[in-house]
Amino acid sequence: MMRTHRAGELRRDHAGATVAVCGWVATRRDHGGVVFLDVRDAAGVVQVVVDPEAPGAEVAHRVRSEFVVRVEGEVRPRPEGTVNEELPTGEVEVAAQRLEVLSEAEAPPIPIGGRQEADELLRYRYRYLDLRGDRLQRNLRQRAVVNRVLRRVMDGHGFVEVETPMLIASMPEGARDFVVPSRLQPGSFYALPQSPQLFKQLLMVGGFDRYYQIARCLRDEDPRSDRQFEFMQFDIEMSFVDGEDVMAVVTEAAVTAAEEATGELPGAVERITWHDAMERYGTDKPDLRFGLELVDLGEVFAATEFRAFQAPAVKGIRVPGEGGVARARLDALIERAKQLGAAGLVWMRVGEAGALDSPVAKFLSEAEQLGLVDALGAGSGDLLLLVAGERAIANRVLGTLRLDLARPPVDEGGLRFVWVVEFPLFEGLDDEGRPIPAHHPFTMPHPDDLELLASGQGEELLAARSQSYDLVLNGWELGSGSVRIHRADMQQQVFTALGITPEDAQVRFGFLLDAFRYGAPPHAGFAIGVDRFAAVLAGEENIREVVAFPKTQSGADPLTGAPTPLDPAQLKELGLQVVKRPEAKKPKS
RNA sequence: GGUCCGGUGGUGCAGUCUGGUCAGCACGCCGCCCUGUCAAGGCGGAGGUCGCGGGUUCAAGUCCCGUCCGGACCGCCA
Repeated sequence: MMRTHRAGELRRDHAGATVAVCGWVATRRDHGGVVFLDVRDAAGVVQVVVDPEAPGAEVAHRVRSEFVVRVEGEVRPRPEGTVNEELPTGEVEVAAQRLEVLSEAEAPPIPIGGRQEADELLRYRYRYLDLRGDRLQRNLRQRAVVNRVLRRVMDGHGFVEVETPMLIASMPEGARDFVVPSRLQPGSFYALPQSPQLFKQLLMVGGFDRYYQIARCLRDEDPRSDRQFEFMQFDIEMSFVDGEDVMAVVTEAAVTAAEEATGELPGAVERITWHDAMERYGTDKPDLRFGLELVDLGEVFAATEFRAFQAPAVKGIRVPGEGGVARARLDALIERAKQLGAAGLVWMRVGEAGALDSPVAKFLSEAEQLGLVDALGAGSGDLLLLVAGERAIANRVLGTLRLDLARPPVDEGGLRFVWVVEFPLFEGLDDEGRPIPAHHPFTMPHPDDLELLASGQGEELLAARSQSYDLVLNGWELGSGSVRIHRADMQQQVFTALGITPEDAQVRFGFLLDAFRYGAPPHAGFAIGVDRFAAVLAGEENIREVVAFPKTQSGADPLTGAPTPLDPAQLKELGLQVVKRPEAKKPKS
């Protein structure tokens, strides 16, 4: 037998057992006589002792870091005073009776599992070494727990896992497609799916009333710390339900996965309307782990003589205990606010008895000063930050400052889920005054806004809400979903509002509209970005830390060298001709 | 497409502003010593086109221009 146990799972209970373990040499401590080897495998690390007279002694002196070894020996409790509290296996050690080198290793180009952080380029180029370290071992295993729990919960609710194609037609709208040339039909291309969105709706028409899939999605947009070209979506769709049903099952799946993956019970899952999220947190993905809520000061300054506050909105936040902050810091905050689009930023330091220390205090009446302190709940030693201007700008600026000033690190402050509901149907107007859909154009309008949608024009339409919902965790947008339109008349109404003619619609979404003509059930769905979810649960700020083989910000894979030029013969077969080719990159060796 | 930060032995960094013993530290690696360490310890050693190209200068890791790569962000991500 190659091995009887995993190295990292040996405990006091194993004492006395003769075992065989295999793994990598994490460290070697050679005392000249006795040699200690820390042997690492998938379960962790255990100390192997090779006594001078033991059969493997010669081998032990020769072994080097990252050699793959097999050790046979007796598990024994460590002698008095040599227990290692830091290690789960620290109460025992394996006394080697046989030591074999299964594979030699060159000195690794990056440190493995150490405290020294290597350059990210090198970590990706030698990902197979980086993967041996604690961090990625833990993160990827935890991610697997998330996948497993999501599947288990969905299976328990009678959902059917259905796979959808990777080679599909390019859809207009949305992100840039990755495309794949067709060999059989030169000049034509497949697109890789940005999401299974339209297929899952077809599955509803096809009578699968509860679908889910953990699906790979691809979007050709610049990668970021929370975004790769390819990513996984936990995707669901349900028939004969409303949004509440969807939110309920997604909540159960997400909370259960979070709890089992981290061993930590998430806080209560809250709910907030998009409008309230913007007003209270200045963002549609509020981080509820901390306060500093935005306060509307419009009433306080309704009749103010201070010109800067004669604005559509005056809002403020109270930063507790920061009243002593340095002037330079305040100047930096003002600069930041201006970069974010504010006309300016008013700061106030609250002194004893509520006295306000601020460049603008002298322009404010006593009633305004009192009202301000009262509205913000300010006390001695606090710092107050106020922004006046357009409501959306004031909210955005203060929402950003709120994060700058008080957002906890990603791995602190617990897990705070929040549903953000009733997103606007449209996110703005394009150059020709047509509304731009905030979600995809099949999102069901809010029932109370149907009239508005039918009669509204231009700007008025921006107030129309949709039956959509986002799930947010600690300020990260995990995913979004909506109730879909399933009736032709309403779909036509939305298309009209969007300026899409029936002919356009037929060209762009014809197959879905066709399907809907044959009896479409009311349906609704959701999708969670698994990478982001796993990153937050792992306490990582970068999703590359939960992706086994990630790409860099320029879309390269330093391990395989992708992307690469194509062989001329391949191009010919595909009927492709490269018109302008950038300088050929150096091969990665 | 843009802004910002970074690129110095295998790795992580200092040195760049103020050009001239500035090629230095730690880890790793190699050798020797060492029987209870756990980031073992001691002694010794090898190892660097300072990302690349051009320019300024008597002299460039250091200043200027360009370029490549990595990262953060903006644009983009229905």
